[in-house]
Amino acid sequence: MIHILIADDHLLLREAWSMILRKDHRFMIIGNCSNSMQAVKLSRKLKPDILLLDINMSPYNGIEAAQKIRGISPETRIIALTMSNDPAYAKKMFQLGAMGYVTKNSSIEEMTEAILTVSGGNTYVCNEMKEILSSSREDPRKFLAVHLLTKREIEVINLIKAGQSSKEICGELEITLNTVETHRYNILKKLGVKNATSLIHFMNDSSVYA
Amino acid sequence: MIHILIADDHLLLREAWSMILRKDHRFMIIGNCSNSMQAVKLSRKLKPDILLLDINMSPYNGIEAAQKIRGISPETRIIALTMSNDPAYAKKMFQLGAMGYVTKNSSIEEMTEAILTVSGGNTYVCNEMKEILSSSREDPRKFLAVHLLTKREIEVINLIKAGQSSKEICGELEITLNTVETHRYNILKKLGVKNATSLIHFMNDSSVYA
DNA sequence: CCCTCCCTAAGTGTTTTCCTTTAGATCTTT
DNA sequence: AAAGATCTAAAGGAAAACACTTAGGGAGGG
Repeated sequence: MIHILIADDHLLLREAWSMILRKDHRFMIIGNCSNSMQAVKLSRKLKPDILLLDINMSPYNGIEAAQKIRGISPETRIIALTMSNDPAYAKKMFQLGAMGYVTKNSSIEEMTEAILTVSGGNTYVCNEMKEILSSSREDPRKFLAVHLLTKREIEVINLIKAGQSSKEICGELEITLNTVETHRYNILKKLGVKNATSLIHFMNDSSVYA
Repeated sequence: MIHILIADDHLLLREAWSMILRKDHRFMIIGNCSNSMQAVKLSRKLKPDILLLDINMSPYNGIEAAQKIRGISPETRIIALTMSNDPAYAKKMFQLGAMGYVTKNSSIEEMTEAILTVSGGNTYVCNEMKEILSSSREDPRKFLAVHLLTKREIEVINLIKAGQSSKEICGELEITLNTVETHRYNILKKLGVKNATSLIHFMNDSSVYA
């Protein structure tokens, strides 16, 4: 059972999503609120699995709220819910620790998939945003990966791809074995994959780092 | 009895192969056609085991036809039949799901072997192409090593590719963990790669088992 | 019938990866 | 200057992968 908290300043949307998601027995709506201050407070108190967070809220906006909640309740996975289809906005949200991005005119199916994907530890971008990204000649995977991964991490990935072990990689990059393993751990966490094998499979689909 | 469909725009070649292959009691020619549209149509209708597909056909070429047929009749194994000895072409065909590649001046023995190999679930590259591959910058290992793998090993590879651990694989295939590890060990040995990561990378370059 | 290949399996030891937390140094951006 | 991100590093335990060897049973071909 996935515990969900909804934060949106539009009563109508709040009620709508609440009603829709309640019908799915996998989900449990444990609360909803209309402003970001409440969102932070309720996240601290209820520790939801998923927070559907509207970015365009008052008094301080969803971006700041997301930051705070990341600190207060790290186990809560945030899905950004927004009117905006600006890629830069999405980028910011991912940088601040959101795991999903769903525009407001997404379908129920998409929202369901988003919640399941994100609560499974993976990232999700709705189709509308994907289209925007692809029409701006950007691969959504690349987009995600690029903004989640650091330069060093990409270097490490490329060496893993070449079949090198951590020991070999640390020689190559002239850092310690411990550091390489830290990088590996962070990479798997960020991309929500379970091991190096699935990482390579994932990266191969978007041949961005060749 | 292996059911074969021939698609080639040259009447002479079509008749020649048809006559030759008919003499082998293991084969049954269930149809032949002269263009790619018919090839698609007949594949859907007849569901041949083997489709000998000429790449240089009209109206759309064999590459497109191969793609369509992969979707329409997945159980049909495609052997690309071509004048071209361009490695890139062969690579493309394998990527699109062809299981065999035979140039037009191959011997009867080669064609027979190709059909038997491919219908056994393995990939086949004719000698002429093999030579071209080894003299070009392409890695012949990929094409040659392919023949070393058994059906079971390929199954295991596909599960590894999906990111599954040996424990998960043994559940899936209903064999013991020890057996899975034996398969893994044999796969790495045969292909001369050092770990699962490089295996996946290796396999992805020549996506023969998709 | 014999031989070979494949699939199955076990056993044991070593290496590698994965998990997770914590933390100092540096670089960048505001 | 403050804040945040990145790179670096360590520790220690659990899980998985890798490196072999050996071996029985079944299927298929010579």
